[in-house]
Amino acid sequence: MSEPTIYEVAKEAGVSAATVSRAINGRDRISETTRQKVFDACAKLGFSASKTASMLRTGKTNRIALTVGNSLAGWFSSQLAEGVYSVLASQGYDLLSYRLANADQRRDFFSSMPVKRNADAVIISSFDISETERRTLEQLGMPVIGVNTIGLTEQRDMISIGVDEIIAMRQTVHQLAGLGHRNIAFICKQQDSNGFIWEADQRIEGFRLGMAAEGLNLPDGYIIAVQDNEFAGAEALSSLLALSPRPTAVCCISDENAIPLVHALRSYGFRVPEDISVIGFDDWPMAQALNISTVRHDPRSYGALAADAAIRLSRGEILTESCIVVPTTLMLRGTTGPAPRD
Amino acid sequence: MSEPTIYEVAKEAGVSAATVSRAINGRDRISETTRQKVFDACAKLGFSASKTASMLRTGKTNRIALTVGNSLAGWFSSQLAEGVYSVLASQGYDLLSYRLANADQRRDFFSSMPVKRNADAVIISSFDISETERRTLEQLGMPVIGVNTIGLTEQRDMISIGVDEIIAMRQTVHQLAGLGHRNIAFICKQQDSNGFIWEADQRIEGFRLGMAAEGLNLPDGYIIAVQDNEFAGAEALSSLLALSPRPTAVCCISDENAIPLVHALRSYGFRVPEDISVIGFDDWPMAQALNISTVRHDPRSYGALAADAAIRLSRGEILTESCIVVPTTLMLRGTTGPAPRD
DNA sequence: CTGAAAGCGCTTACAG
DNA sequence: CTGAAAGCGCTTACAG
Repeated sequence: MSEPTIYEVAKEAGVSAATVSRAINGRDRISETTRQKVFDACAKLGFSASKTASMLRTGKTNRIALTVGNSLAGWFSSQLAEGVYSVLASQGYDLLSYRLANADQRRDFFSSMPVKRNADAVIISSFDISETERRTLEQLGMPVIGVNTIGLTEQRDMISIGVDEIIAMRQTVHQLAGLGHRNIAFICKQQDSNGFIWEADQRIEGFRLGMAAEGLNLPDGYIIAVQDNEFAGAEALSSLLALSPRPTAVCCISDENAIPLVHALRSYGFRVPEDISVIGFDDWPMAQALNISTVRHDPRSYGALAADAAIRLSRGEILTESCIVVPTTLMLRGTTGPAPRD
Repeated sequence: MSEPTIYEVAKEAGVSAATVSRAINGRDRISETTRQKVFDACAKLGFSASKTASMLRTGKTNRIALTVGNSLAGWFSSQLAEGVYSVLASQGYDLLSYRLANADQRRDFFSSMPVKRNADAVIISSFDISETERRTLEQLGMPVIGVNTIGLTEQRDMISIGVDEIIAMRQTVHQLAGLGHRNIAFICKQQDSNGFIWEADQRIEGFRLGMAAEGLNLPDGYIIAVQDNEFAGAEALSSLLALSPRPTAVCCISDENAIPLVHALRSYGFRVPEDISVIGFDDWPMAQALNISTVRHDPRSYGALAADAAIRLSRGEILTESCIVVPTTLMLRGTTGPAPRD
């Protein structure tokens, strides 16, 4: 069964292929009767235009590429993809996904450029690209939108959308300080950077700055990197217990770290938050279900904003805002409380 | 900056465009000297062939579409996408994602067929398609691979990959029965089917069959559907407490339900597993971190298998196995134990 | 082994 | 408002 072409539709409707094209794309003016004839013919033959052919002609692909760092899976990337998708779908665009997990894949990507003539814009999530890489894309006429790259790309001529990680962490520290905590530790995931700069680095930096701003001391060992496995909670707990002075609050780089830590603490008889406060970051549905304090942000909304920007840029629009900062919300739930009196 | 075309490379190398094409694609035989000249010219001009143009000519898109039900986000879909991606990337294919969240979107998809001439095969995840829909795709010459559709598609002429939900749930019930449990409740998420048939329905069916096979009674109200919000745990708990006889074990349709339930139970002073056993399904990383008993399966691996099948089918290969059943593993951890003596 | 030419299915100046 | 024609950048029978 070969697909009907625009010529068959034209024949069916008794018009030329050019007219069919115009009727379908609907930019040119066309008489209502002709339009109706064409639509009927399309419906009858089950015609839909080959994107490939129109792409070859127009140079527009109606596809947007989403490029993530470590994995397509995971809460952030998949929420983001969902947000991107919802906008693309409503505009007739397709979503193309790429993962650049390490330096090799990244190099391949920028040398073979699978997005070249294959997407109209590229959304880059959670890692920084170099000035050279950005320029490579630019020379292909490929607009680039960064998500969660704020602070990484300040000096670059590039649209960025996301939260300000530094401000968010500073606010978190401020809040804990306000509850009387003076010894606050930080837990993050060990992560091989693979030549990437991640938003995670921004969160750590924000924590440091927050501590400094509150005039709080940050002893050696107070920033703890745990492995990313099923023992992460236990590992964090034992690192914490080894600290002197013992922290009364723990800031986690994400809920992924906070949830197992709270579990480990409670399993070992610590009361949370009475003995120790714990706060996460992200606001996973599970954080809500388990009543974990956290910092809420919404990658789905960045995705939507990024997709919108991508489409506009690819159409040649000029965006006035080059940096959209989305606010975070502190969600104080059942794992944070006043510092214990000693 | 317009990209160099094959003609410019041909000129540079002093050969014809046809020869350049042959040198690059490397199927036809070509003299070593010519090949070298072409490669040099390509390197010099930074040429890479336009996929779009070659697609228009050959009809192959080198793209595979992944179509999910409710959301691109979420553990299952995103793990699946990751698995699909890893295989596609290694073979030079691109991943195109679609979400069909409700009957409308689904109808649109099958009528406008965005994948037509836009992908070489389509992988359908976790919901059943009708015979008509399958045939629509077939008539486009579009191979279809179902993931997690086993049992839904037995009678259909369609490749399916996934776990056997019914067997998995039966085994779970069998295991709980072996621990002495006779009153076993089931918790699932309320879900509007939107005209879809989901794998979730298979799990419920498997639970029923398992109870019957063990000769266990399933009183009214023992299958509980909770809303999908932050009160899911509390809601499940109160429904459970209203039951008579009181269940000694609870099978959850997924870890998403099991984790909040365990939390709610413990918050209210119940001992898990001493007073009541809870088992989930999926084996989320969080289930492992929180020591929740569950049934492990691995959507990433289905994704890889599905992508492999998709590529082969799109190349015209005939696959001998039409149904690949992946085994599940019962992970008995800290939330299941012997039934309490009364 | 290599080239000239046709054609994949559209869109869009250019006429009318 | 509509049509005839050229062309987007490749690949592939068909000759040689």
